[in-house]
Amino acid sequence: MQIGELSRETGVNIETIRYYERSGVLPTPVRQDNGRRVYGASDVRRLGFIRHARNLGFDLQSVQTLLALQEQPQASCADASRIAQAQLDEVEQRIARLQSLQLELSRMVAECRKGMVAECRVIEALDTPLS
Amino acid sequence: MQIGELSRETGVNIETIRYYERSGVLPTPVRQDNGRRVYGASDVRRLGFIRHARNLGFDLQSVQTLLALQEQPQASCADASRIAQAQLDEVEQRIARLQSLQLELSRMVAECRKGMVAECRVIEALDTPLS
DNA sequence: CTACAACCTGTAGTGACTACAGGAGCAAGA
DNA sequence: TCTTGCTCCTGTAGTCACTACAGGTTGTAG
Repeated sequence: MQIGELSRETGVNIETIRYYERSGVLPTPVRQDNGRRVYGASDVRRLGFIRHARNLGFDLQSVQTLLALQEQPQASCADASRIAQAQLDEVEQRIARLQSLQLELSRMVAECRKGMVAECRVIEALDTPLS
Repeated sequence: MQIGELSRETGVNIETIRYYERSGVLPTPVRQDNGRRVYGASDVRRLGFIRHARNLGFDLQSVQTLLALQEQPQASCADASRIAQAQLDEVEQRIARLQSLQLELSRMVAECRKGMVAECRVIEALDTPLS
């Protein structure tokens, strides 16, 4: 399969696929005689993995670490778990902060609806540290 | 207060403060005779707000919108309400996305803890995208 | 033969920083 | 007074993870 089909199959931009190759997170593919890249099923899987990991907020460095772990199945899962846990901690922090902002914004909207001049406390909502 | 103190007070890099000024999210400050920037308490608050909003994943454009909301004179309450509602929608979407992410990450970590090394599911979890 | 899609390389732009070069101001100590 | 060292200044360039585009080649359908 050529790069266009891989792109359609995975939903990853062609330019992005070439970028992933350049930055080493995708292996350099075999080329046809005309120089075009040839991909297989394993590339679809790998690229799907990368896309999903990126959506979860892993940077390409972490993705590469996870892929390396995958290729060494006997290696400990502690590394992968540690990376995931770090992401999880950050995600939970973000959720908490967003919920306090959500509260403040909905309060403002509600006050505005009532025709009152809301004294805006958006800044305070974000300024006061969590918990 | 000079830029260094503002930086220490808010935890925002000096270079980043100047960048915020360049990109219009911080007002151009008064200068001393020697050309150095002078800041006050309002800048500390504003910069703290920017930092938190950025941590929440708002881009500088949205931060500027939120700040405009804050500075909105009582006049256009309907307008302010509309902006606040739009931000609220975005915040709620963001929370939902983060929560599904949180679920998956915590499942990954939990399975990794329970399972044996050979059966680590972290990578498999990333391989199968969310429905 | 022509049109056009799909591919190629290489470079440059984006957003939000971050680092660094090269210079100036200023306060304290020798 | 001179020097050291810190903070500040401007301006440019680098980073990450793309994304866009220019300018060229290849393949295929009409």
